Amino acid sequence: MSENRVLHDLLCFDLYSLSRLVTSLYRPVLEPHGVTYPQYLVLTVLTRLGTCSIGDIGRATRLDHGTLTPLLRRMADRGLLTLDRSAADARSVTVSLTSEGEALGPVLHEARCHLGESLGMTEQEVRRLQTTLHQLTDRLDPAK
Amino acid sequence: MSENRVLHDLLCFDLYSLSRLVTSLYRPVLEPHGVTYPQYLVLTVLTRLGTCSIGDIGRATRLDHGTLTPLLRRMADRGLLTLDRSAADARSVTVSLTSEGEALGPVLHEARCHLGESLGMTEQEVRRLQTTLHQLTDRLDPAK
DNA sequence: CGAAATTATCTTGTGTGCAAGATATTTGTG
DNA sequence: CACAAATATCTTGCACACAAGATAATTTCG
Repeated sequence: MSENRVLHDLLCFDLYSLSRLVTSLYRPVLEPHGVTYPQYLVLTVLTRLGTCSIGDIGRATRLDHGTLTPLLRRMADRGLLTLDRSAADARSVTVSLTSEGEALGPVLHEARCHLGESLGMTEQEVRRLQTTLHQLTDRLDPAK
Repeated sequence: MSENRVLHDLLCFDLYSLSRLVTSLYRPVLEPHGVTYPQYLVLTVLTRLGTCSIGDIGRATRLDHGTLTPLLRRMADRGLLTLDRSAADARSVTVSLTSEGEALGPVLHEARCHLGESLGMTEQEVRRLQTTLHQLTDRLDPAK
């Protein structure tokens, strides 16, 4: 029986379904290090931006404060990063990678390669898909 | 500052981000009727398949039993569907739309059109994107 | 037929996501 | 300089997602 095709004419479901599938492919690489997929995104942001605020991470990941607050606290408890009130602006919280967090760099790279190999697409095909997704994101995002 | 582009070279993030964005566009249409996006998918499956089992809905939506059990219970409490042990196989639970659930048909249609109009893509462009997403889904899905 | 394997669902526990309201700090204005 | 508006984060509440283990019914096979 192929009731697993019932919804595949809905673009929204294709995105929703593939996104969850891709997340699940990251899990076996990240879980041994006690890191989840959204936490992987946060680590990547911190690696690229360096020390920054919670707000910066929210803009980069498009995640809500209500999502990030407990997520960052768990990562801090695990020793991957530190959370400190900014001296310059006491409203803002400064997020910094610890050496333990920085040590995960190779894991981030491995996770990314692991997926890249599974895709079975050429660089060019990937880029074309990304262009399409970016166009849609820009067009649909009300906050832009 | 455009730290909102920090992660946009990651295909996984493009999918993750756009999927959440699309879900958020369904919300204003569905919420007035007390329905969430995953519940919208379940209603669509039931409309198309008719009465079926929880397992059938899981295969169609690719959602886990641990997700579906409480989700379906909430929908049953709300009067949108009924859950009954199958007479033929007492392990199986039969899910059926109530008349109240069926009455949401136009809402499902409206939600879908609402997104379609926002896309700003031709039918052909949408179909090409879906073809790409289906290929990726089939290639990456270990359970296929 | 009866025990083992399979199937379908349920339960528990952890971690997101997001809306809405609360708190604290800083900035802009007169 | 007081004070309203804006900014940054926190808290609460609800609804997913999924892994892992438990339960119950059905099939399969010797």
